[in-house]
Amino acid sequence: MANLKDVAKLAGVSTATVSRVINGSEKVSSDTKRKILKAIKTLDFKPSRVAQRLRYKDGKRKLIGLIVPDIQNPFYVDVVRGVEDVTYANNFAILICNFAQNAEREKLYIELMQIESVDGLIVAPVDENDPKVINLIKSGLPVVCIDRGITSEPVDIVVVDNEQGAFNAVDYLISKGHKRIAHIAGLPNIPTSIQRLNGYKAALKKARIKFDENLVRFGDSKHVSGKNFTEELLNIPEPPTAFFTGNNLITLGALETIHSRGLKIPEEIAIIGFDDMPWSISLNPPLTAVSQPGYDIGRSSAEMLFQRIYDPNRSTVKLELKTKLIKRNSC
Amino acid sequence: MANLKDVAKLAGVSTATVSRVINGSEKVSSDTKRKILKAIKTLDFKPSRVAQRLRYKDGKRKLIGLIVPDIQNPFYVDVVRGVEDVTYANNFAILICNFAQNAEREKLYIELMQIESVDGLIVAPVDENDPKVINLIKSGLPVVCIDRGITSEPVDIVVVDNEQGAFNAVDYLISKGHKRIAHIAGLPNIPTSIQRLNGYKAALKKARIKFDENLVRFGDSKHVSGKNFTEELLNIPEPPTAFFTGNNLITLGALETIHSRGLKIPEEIAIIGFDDMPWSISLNPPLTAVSQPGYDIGRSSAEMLFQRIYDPNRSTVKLELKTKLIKRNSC
DNA sequence: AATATAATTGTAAACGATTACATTCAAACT
DNA sequence: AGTTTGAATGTAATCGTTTACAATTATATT
Repeated sequence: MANLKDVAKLAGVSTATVSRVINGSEKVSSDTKRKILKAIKTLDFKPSRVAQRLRYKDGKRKLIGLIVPDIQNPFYVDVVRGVEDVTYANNFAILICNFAQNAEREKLYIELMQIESVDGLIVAPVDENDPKVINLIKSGLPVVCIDRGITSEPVDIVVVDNEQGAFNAVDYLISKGHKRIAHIAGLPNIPTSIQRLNGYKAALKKARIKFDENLVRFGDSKHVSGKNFTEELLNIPEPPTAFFTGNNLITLGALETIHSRGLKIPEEIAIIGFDDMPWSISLNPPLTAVSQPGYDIGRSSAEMLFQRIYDPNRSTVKLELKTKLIKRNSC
Repeated sequence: MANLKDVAKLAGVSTATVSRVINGSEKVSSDTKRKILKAIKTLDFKPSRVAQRLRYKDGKRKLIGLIVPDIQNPFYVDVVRGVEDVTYANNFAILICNFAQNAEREKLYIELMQIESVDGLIVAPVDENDPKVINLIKSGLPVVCIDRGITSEPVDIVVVDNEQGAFNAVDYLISKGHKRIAHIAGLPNIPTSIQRLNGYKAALKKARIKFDENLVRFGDSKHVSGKNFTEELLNIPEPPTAFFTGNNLITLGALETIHSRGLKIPEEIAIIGFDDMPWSISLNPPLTAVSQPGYDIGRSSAEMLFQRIYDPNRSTVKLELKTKLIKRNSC
């Protein structure tokens, strides 16, 4: 690829002048400008982002990072898409890293972000005192957390109202006459699981249904735990008539067990899942689900990040987005 | 972040010496080595990838690009994961770009790859004479194409045997006694659609079933065309008893129509989809599907790319992976 | 016409690493 | 002791940009 020097030579000027017309900044006579533009076109010159990044300071390197826990989860795909659209509009590139719930990888990826000199980072931390993320924030790098925050440091954060979302789901099940409602939660050490559990409890309390801990299981947010715990719960004496599942993979696992037992939904068993999916409507029956605004989370967090990049001293904000209960036919 | 100079100063040596111990290359006395390592640790120094990338030539910049047509399609997510694992093992970073089937975006992303100085690129071209991709290959950048190749240029390529996959699916339907089998294909101008159609035709031919073009529709690989064409096909005189759908989104659309009509699968209507999905087993009934090895495509293409990076003159290869018919209960 | 001012352009030093080449210095040889 | 050798280290150019500052040229002012 042609570089600045080539262009300068062809146009018969210095590299400084070429740089000036590229950046449209200073005054260049229209005559030389024309010559230079022509040379740029002839050589198909495009300035190297790498060289620019080395030279530029914070906020002008045109690169942000995005670290997600699980790219196979369609929720995070939506997040990625939201971030992508904003980033694209700002003419930045994104370094996307998927640590696949692996803490070691997350650590390496965070280091990667630093050595790649990103202008800022959007991250869903492994937990609320993720030391790597804390260091990053302390180092002054603009950071936006999604899904969960960092307790010890002030940081911009975008979350959803998990408790409200769970409350609405369970409340709806109760309104349909269910009294024994099982809940398969995600990992107990991540805040979203707890918040959803709290919403579940709150809805029961409102309806004066006694909380029964036999109806609750903590899974690992994977398909297999949905499958197995559903099996388990259907086998207890006085089994539940409805399930509230804590994330989309758990929901799929639960459905698998329900179908394999030949139980009719919603007649024999009802189910509402946390997380809507693009194909929820294609399930049989179409699934009633708590929809998290993944795309909006991505978009908002990216917008927030750019605001912080351009104004590093603004005070930190927390944005809480609402979930939406998509009523279909599974309860 | 601390830089080489800081380390050199703290250790009381020149930057060259520090660089030497980082790269483990030349002889450095064990005494100074110790001093330097200590300084590196004290300052938590990590060499800037950006500076290294500027200095290094092809193949040592530790960055590859990956351009996918649609990150919302779980097939490409699998590809991403495969690429990611290989890339991670090689201590490279990936620049992932999702052009969302938008040719303008694809063009800009390809430019981005160049100005970011990637060592190589994995791309699913929009079509077989994608001029941007052709230019890239001509420029000498290591490129691996997935899903579809480039006709005019020799290039490494990883594809699946679409024709065989389609053949097996339709052959299986025929073995179940179906004679009127509909096919909803993807966009007619992309090679994979044609290959799958050919497989469909070949299976009919083998069974001496006359090809009936009334049973074939070309969609746009989206949910809605699956939905509408299924509706349409179920309304023709002598409607099909089975569907072979050309990709996962079309399959979901088809299922939606089938369920909304209350038709029993597989008793009243059978269906096999091209592309398996992680949740296919959770569908009701669990879906019989042609599984493309997305993860393997990603892994193989990344391995192929690294081989080309390390040996740019090797002759180009084409790797054709086989699909697998996952028999479940939808036919 | 001589000078002040402004507009244009160029020079060279950054950014943070790597590395060819030069230098230093001690050990080994004659 | 003087020379050769080789190991350890340093100097400075380089990668491709941007930009403070200097230098040049053109224009305006008296």
